[in-house]
Amino acid sequence: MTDPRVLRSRGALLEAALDELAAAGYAAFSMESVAARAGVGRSTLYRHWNDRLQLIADALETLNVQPGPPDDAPAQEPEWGHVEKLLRHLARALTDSAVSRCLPALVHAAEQDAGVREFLQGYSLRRRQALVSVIADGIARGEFRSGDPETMADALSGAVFYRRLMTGLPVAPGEVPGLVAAVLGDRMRRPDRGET
Amino acid sequence: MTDPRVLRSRGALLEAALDELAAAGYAAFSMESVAARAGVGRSTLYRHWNDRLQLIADALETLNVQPGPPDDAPAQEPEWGHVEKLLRHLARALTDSAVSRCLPALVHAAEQDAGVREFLQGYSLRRRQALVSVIADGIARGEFRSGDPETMADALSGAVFYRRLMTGLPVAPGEVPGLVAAVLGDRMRRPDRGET
Amino acid sequence: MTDPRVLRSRGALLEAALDELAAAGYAAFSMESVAARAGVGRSTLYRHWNDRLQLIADALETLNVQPGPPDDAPAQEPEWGHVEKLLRHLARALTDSAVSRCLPALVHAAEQDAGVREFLQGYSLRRRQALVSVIADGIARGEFRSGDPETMADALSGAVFYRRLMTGLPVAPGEVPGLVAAVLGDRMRRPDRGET
Amino acid sequence: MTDPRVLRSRGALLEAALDELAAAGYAAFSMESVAARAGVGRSTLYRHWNDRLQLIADALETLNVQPGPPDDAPAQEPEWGHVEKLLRHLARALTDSAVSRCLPALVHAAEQDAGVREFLQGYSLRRRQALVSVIADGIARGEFRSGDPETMADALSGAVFYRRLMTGLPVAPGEVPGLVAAVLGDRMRRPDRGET
DNA sequence: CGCTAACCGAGACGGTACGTCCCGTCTTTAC
DNA sequence: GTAAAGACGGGACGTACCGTCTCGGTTAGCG
Repeated sequence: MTDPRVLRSRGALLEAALDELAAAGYAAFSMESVAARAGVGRSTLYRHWNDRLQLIADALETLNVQPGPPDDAPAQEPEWGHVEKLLRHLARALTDSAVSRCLPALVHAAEQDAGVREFLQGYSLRRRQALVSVIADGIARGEFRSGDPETMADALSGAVFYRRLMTGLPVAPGEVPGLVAAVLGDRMRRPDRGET
Repeated sequence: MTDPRVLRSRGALLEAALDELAAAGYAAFSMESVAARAGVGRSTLYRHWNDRLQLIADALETLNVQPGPPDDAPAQEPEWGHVEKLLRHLARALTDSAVSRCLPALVHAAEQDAGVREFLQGYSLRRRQALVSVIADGIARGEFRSGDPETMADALSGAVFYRRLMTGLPVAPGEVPGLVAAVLGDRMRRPDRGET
Repeated sequence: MTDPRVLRSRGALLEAALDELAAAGYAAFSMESVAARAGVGRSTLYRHWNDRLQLIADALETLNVQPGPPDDAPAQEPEWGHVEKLLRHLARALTDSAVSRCLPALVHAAEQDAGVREFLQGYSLRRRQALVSVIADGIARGEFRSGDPETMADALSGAVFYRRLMTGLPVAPGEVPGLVAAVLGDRMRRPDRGET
Repeated sequence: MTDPRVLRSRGALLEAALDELAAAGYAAFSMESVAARAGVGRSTLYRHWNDRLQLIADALETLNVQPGPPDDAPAQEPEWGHVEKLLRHLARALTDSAVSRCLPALVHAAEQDAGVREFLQGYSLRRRQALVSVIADGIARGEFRSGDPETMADALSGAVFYRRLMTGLPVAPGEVPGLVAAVLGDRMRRPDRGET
């Protein structure tokens, strides 16, 4: 496993697999094409993964980078800013990244394959829990109006996913404050411009 | 087109196509298998649709039944009840129906094919507009707290889609009031159990 | 089976299979290459024969042309002439024909595959029986010296096969009379140059 | 070459190669399988022989044991007995031995590869020359009827090879006297029971 | 009420990708 | 320092569908 040739091949293939997933989708995903993208023999591909699903599942682990460290704890109303940060991260992830390009393929694959499903739900769950706990904190501090933090988190995340998957118009980072205000806010709000 | 043999074939094939889509997914969707399901020759299938995408797009039109007539105009706070009704309809549609079974395949196909994309976004848009206008009415009447009706609609619909697509736990009809309250409500609520 | 496309494909493929057998041998026999020789899609090949062995077995039936009609009954010592004719036919078949080119492949394939073995032994047996009966007749008529016709037939055929398979020097038609004389003859001989 | 490990490997591999040739035939002969049979790494195999043909050719040299020493000079008609001995040896070799098991593969390989061809023809030639010279002696002594010793030798050897390769019924040692009588004999014969 | 036109199934055709196996070459590691 | 382990690119295997096509047979509905 430490053989440098293996590392080279695996890396190139995983990257190529994500490219292929983004470009061709899950249905038209072709092992042949992945190998070609990676500049690697087809047999090398099959030496490392027995079939399409194993390769895809493995490639997806690659995407598993979590939103980011808590924050640099700003001044006032820190939970509000934190929620915005998490959602902006999500909005951006669903606009530009490899995740976004692969998401529709993933959603579909999850329906067919338990491994992919596990990955997708786990991915989603981790984000959601982070969001839920920040919201709960905010409620406790009186920053947000009271309510069930889980439902609120679903509404916030849901809006972002919905716009990406079901409409042609993903949520832009600039729309995040409005969204947060709609779900969590109650009185006059003035979210700062935290972060990029 | 009025030849009864044609009608019979078309009908059986469209139905079979939806079955196949639900059972095998978009990736493993097989024309061969659709023809077999429909008890029809493969060439008959290709006589009506030139390829997989045309067939799928056509089959999906079949599902295009809109949420339902306005309502039977109940007593108090009619918009509140109407919003709940729309969301319950959506929640149920995303739990049981053919739509639900095909949705992941659709989301994926939409990414690849303009026709499917158009269908999916149109489908989504019609629902959303109905919801938006009801919300706007409710805000105007003072039933809901004030805010941007579109953002609110995204949060509500989004939560339902999100739970279906990204978690293993779709929204149950009983959860709808809590969701509506979280996004639209502000003060004391007591929505009745309107409708099934 | 009466579809002209099928006939065209089958014919071209069987011919190509024999060519391939002669050129590449049994070990290196490639379905891919047969299809290419026949100018036919690989899938068409596999539609008609499930695998290499079935194709080869079928192609060999093609070779199953028996030595020829009895003879045009010449003057004196007719059996002597007939034996020479049969052996000359064999000698020629093992020098030039498709059979000759395929024979080594066949001998080998027969060892591995029952179908091929049956074909080869049947092929051999028919020739041998014809030869045996002519020899028996000749013995009865006093044309040949007495002995066991089967042993004599083995010696005659054997010499021809042996020279083809184990030495680089097949039996030339001109050598046939000498061979026949060695095994069957006893007294003064002078067979004419009957036939080609 | 004097390294004992090398000798051990070579030996095991040559033996394994013959086993594989007998078991799988020439067509299905697999280097992978030879290495496995010998309990040796694939790369070790390729260190000693560059490819399949070199290995097979080398392995066949192993079989190159000549028929046997002249004889223990019996009483009368010594050439007759000697011919029978040579043919019995051949008959047995083509019934039981490693040679017999490999012969069809060899015949085929010889057609494809000059090295194998050389080996096979050489092998055959040495036997044949021994036989020819004994026959010539016998003719000179008046033991056999007169004729061309080479043709006679072809008929005798040929019968044995023919029965092995083209029919399912190899020549049994007991059939040898009859065969010899048919080709060489002229008058009343009574071969002794020389040798096993 | 019989004819013609369409629609039908069956399935051949050339392709492409699958996942498997083995080739002969090569690099790396461990004894 | 040699041998085992096994990665590498390549290519054929036999399978499954693809989308196109050619076939007869049947079934409609019009004349």
